[in-house]
Parts: sequence; structure tokens; C-alpha cells
Amino acid sequence: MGEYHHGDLANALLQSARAVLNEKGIHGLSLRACASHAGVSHAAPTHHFKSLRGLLTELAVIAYDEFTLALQTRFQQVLTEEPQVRLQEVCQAYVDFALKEPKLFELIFSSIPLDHDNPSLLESGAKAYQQLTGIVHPVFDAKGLSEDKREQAEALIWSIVHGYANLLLNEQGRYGADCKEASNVKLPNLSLLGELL
Amino acid sequence: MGEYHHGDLANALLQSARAVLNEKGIHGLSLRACASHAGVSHAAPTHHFKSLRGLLTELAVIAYDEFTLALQTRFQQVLTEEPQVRLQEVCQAYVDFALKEPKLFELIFSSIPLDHDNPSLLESGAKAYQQLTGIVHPVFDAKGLSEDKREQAEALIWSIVHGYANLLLNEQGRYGADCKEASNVKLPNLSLLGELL
DNA sequence: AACGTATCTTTACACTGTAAAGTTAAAGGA
DNA sequence: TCCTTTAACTTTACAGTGTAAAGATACGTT
Repeated sequence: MGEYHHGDLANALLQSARAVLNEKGIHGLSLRACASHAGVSHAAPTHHFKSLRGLLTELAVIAYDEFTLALQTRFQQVLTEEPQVRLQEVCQAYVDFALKEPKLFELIFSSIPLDHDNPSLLESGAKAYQQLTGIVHPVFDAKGLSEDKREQAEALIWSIVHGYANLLLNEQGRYGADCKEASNVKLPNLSLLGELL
Repeated sequence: MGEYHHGDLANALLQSARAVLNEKGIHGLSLRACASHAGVSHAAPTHHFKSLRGLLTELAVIAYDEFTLALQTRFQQVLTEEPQVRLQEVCQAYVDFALKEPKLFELIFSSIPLDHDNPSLLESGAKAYQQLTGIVHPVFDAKGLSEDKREQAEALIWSIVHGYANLLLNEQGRYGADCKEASNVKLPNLSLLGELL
């Protein structure tokens, strides 16, 4: 806890990593760039995170936590207790997070190699998942579905949101970041599909 | 067209790239590994593809074409002309392709840097998109929707499929490739949402 | 005060993409 | 046939990367 040369380099490096990530993108991020950004030697990170993958994993934990918090906060801000309205609102929060923190979102939900057996990551990931299921459950609970059908329905719901966010980020990555005036995109009302399918 | 040392190195390299991609994954693929796999010097690819990005871009073109073909083929195999049934079937083909060629799917739909202004890529990408819209359109055509609503509905449909495929690949990448007995996953019937939302 | 240890730096190495120059083979014209 | 030009590679070289190992330094503890 004492102050060495730097004080709390681990967190400083995570912050640097986040900065570099947002500036250069995931594929432009390098361990040495993070170190340089934090003002330390290029081998310093190795001591705090075993490897680049280790650093990215810890950053993913932060991402998961912020993600969960964003959903939770939005959920609590909804005035109604109508499950359907709450779901729609949290789905919108899901999309909003993806647009507000595209790189962190990508870090979590892409194939970038992380330590997927890291306890912190597992815990934060589980919490996020738990948060999600806790929100969809009430929507289908009262409808008297079989376990099977309910799981299918939940999978479809999250597929919509996740796919929507992903496709948005794809467009954004390819045709410029402001093609949709970022973080102001409205997810269509899910009930629209109810009328049509 | 004449035979030099190799004959058609460009295609050989693409094939090698595909092999390496499927074996080592996208983040394990290297230009030098492709060259070595094709039995040529490490700098040979540069002459045919400007860079690694160039090679991946050409491989993405192949991926797009196979993707489009897969959807098209499935579409034509459907016996009914019922738009809704056809849609479900093509959506299943979408998911099947993602599971059968996860690396190619990832190559296309992830943030891996490609030459997104490459004419071949633009064309193949456009054809894929055209194939997709051509299939959803009939589903909503007869329903007398506003232009706006129809676009929203289409976006939601593709979000479902795309998100479903992505989430599947995520699971697969993390918890082993055979956690769902690959390429045998049934996309829930979309009409399920119609009953519930 | 002195030792041990955590924290960082220096050095080193294998690997990467890519540029540049050298080499070889095919092609085309006199 | 010979010569030139050009395409298809190889060789060499260099900057950048992750990471391991050893050296230096300041802190905490006894």
C-alpha cells in the first residue's frame, strides 16, 4: 500500500490501457504502449499482470462491472414495474453501453483471447449474466411456459439486443463513428415483432 | 498465367491462410506461417497481397461468397413459398454457417481490420446483404407497414440471427468447441416471440 | 542498522510485418 | 538467337512486439 516509485502502478496501467484502447483500438493496443503511457519501463507491466492477456483480462473485469452497473442503474430508474417496459429499457441500456464504450464492449464480447478461467473475470461475467436473466425472467414468468420454451425465448431476446449492438458497432467501425450520431440510437420496440411474427 | 516456381501462389496462399486460420485461430494466424505452410519464403505473400490485411481481406471475400451461397442454396431448397417459413430456414442457414465456419464468420463480422474499401470485398459484402434483404422483404411486404416500421422490423430480425450466432460462438470459444455438438443447433422458431411480445 | 522482498529497469531473444535489394525465370521483340 | 524487360520470388534488413532473466532500488520488518 506504500508509495514506491509510482504508488499504484497496477491501476495506473489499467487506466493507461483503457486510454490506449480507446485511442488506438484493440488491435493497436500494445503492452509497451501502455507502459509508455503510464511513464514506466516497457517490462513493468509483466510484474503486475503476467502477460498482455492478463492485463486485458483485468480490463475486461472493469468492463463487465461497468456494464452490469449500467444495466442495474437503468433498471432502477424505470418508474413502472411492468416487466415488459423494464425489459425494453434495460435492452436500450445494453445498446447504449455498447455505443458509449465500444472498445470495452468489444473487449468483452469478441474473440480476443482472455484468461477465461480467471476468478475475477468469471465472477464479474456471472454477475452480468445474472443481472440479465433477472430482468427477462419476470417477463415470461406469468405466461405459463415450459422451461424449454422460456429458455428459448430468453435466448432470442438477448440475441436481439446483442446482435443489434454488434451490427451497430460494425457499421460504426466501417463507415465512421458518427454515422448515427453516436449513443443516440433507439432500439426498436420489441413488441413490434409481437405484432408481426 | 504461365507456370513459374509455383503456378498459382496467390490461391495457394489463401488456402494456406484458411488452414492456418482454422488451426491456430485468427489471433494465431501470421503472414509468415501462411508462407511457410505454402512452402515459400516469408516475404512472398507481400507481392500478391500488399500486406497481411490484404490477405485477410481476400480471404474475407471468399468467406462472404461462401456465406451468400449457403443462404441462397438453403433458400432454394425450401419447398414452401411461405415467406415466414423461408425466413426461418434461411436464418437457420445463417447460424449453421457460423457454426460450420466459425473462423470465417468471425473474420467477416468482427473488428479485425480489413480493407473495407476493397472493391471485391464491397461487392461480395453487398451481395450478401442483398441476399438477406431479399428474403426478409416478402415477410413484411404484405403487412402494409410504413417504410420506417419495416426497416425496424428487418433490423430486429437480423439482430436476432446475428446475435444468436455470435453468442453461440462465444460460448463455444470459451467452454470447448463441442459443448453443443457443433453445427446441430436449432435456432428457436421466431414465431415464438410473436406469441409472447 | 541490516536484511529480505516487492517493485521497477535493463538487457536479451524470438517472433512479427514489411520495405528494399538481389536473383531467377518467363515473355517479347530485334 | 540474343537481348531486354518484367514478373515472381528469395535474401537481407529493420522496427516493433511479448516475455523471460538478471540487475538495481527503495520499502517494510525485524
